[in-house]
Amino acid sequence: MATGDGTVGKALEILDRVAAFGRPVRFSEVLDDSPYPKATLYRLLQTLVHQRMLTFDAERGTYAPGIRLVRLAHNAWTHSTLAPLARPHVDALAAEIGETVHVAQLDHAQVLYVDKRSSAVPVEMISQTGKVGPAYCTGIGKAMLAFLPLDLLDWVLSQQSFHRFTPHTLTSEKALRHELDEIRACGHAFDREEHEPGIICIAVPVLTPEGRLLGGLSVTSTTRRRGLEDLEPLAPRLKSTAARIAADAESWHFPDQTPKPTPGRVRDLTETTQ
Amino acid sequence: MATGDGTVGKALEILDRVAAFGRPVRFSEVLDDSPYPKATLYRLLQTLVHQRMLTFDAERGTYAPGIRLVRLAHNAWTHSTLAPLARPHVDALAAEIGETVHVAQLDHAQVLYVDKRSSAVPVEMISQTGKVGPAYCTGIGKAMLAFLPLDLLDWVLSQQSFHRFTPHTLTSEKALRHELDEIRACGHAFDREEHEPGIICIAVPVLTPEGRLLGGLSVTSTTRRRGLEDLEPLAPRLKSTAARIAADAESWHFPDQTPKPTPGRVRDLTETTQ
DNA sequence: CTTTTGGTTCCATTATTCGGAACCTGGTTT
DNA sequence: AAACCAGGTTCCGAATAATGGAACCAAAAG
Repeated sequence: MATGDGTVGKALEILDRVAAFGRPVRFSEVLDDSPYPKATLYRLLQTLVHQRMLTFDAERGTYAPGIRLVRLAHNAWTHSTLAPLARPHVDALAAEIGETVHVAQLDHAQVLYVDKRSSAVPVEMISQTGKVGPAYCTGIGKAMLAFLPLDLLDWVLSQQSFHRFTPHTLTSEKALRHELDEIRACGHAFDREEHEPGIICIAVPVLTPEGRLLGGLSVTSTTRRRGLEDLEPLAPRLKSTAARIAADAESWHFPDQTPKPTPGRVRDLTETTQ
Repeated sequence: MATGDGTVGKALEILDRVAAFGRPVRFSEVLDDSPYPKATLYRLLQTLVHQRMLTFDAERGTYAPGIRLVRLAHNAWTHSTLAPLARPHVDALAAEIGETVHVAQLDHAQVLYVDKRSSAVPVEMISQTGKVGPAYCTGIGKAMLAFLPLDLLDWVLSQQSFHRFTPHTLTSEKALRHELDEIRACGHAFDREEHEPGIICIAVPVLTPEGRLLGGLSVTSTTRRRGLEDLEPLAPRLKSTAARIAADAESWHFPDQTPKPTPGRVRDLTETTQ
């Protein structure tokens, strides 16, 4: 039940919970959602606000994630993310194939998108970067899961909600494991409208030469524009891009980002962060 | 000397310090830079790593800001920032005048850029977003300072380093206050190559109808392309954009982001975050 | 082989956090 | 108008977690 890590852990857990709402929340809402008694929660929130990790709207009495996070994230993104390294390669790829390319990493058993490049459409989608999504039903998620060390895979799979988003969603660990075997064999994964109807993608993992998982790369399209058979031929191009990224990462020595088991459940289902 | 807020405050202070390095750092480097004894710092870092607020590269023994921040920042950016609201207006402005437009807010006495649109280049996300810069020597910083409530201004000014970046940098509080008076009078501010040689800009504050400061807006150019006299005519257009943003913010009721005095010095000078 | 440097662990002391309960609002009901 | 709530906020002794000096360890340097 406890997050561990004493006070800091608790405070950050609250921060996560507030963020998970995806909108400003009242004290009592957080209270209902948290294991702490009134007084304790109150103090924790006060601290977070005072630290500018949360902002408090006095007139409405609501809490929202704070501006200090934006500043910190800038550093995190540039130094602990595949994105800046991958960008030149991803740009080239996006330009060449004219579809949207995503770069993601695993974070706490979920897919965390760290960059997005669409060549054609002049992008309006608000900062996709930082969004999280489920691992078990996205192409990029499955591509990464397939190449996770087995002990970690066990943990990560235990954290999946297997919520049925579409008729094609794989909703059992067994089915997923079976597909992961196939992905491992051929080296790329598909999203067959498993997360959103009409949205398909092909994805590959980014692996070091020794096989350590760094992240993933995906090309997304719609069933209106293309079919899976149009995406499959892109596999080699994706793989070469991934290899190039991995090579760069190797030389720049990229820190180990493999998720580590933590007590405490992962957020859950619908929470594709708004 | 103390940051206040007990353990959480200390942990976050460490997080800031690590981030401020702008590169992966060794334990001992953080130790030199921090007021805590070895054992304490060690535990603090452990906690942060365990919480994924930092990542630890075991092979190099270095710490860097963690991936969890990227995820949290996404929420912060969408809900506690002017950026998403401002974007349509800023897009229009950028397209119209063909120069780079920045959106910023004040955070802890510094300028925090929350969005950037350059008409030419497609888009940047967190790469630019989240950067911080000095308030006393940027156009957008001065535009915001000028419209800060006086008691806050006192505090914010006391936090400025007044480092001389260029020959044009205002390096005294008195000189700055004088210029702020002028800015307050005419409603817009210039950056006369005060932060970077060759870079000029015109900026305006984003104010609610009642005069509460929400953020700032700036158009940047280079002395090669334009002179200040070319920028001045843009002032009305900038002001109308700012007004429109403020109107939207009002109806969506934007939380109060005015910086609040905190014990503890602001980072310092050169740290325009890499 | 000895010393130094950089990092990790121990553990009794000390300072913080905890949380039940009391206490404020301001708004509703009887 | 008195009684009653439903959020919030504050108190304070008890419970717990953080503290940091010192010892320890490993690897590099002398």
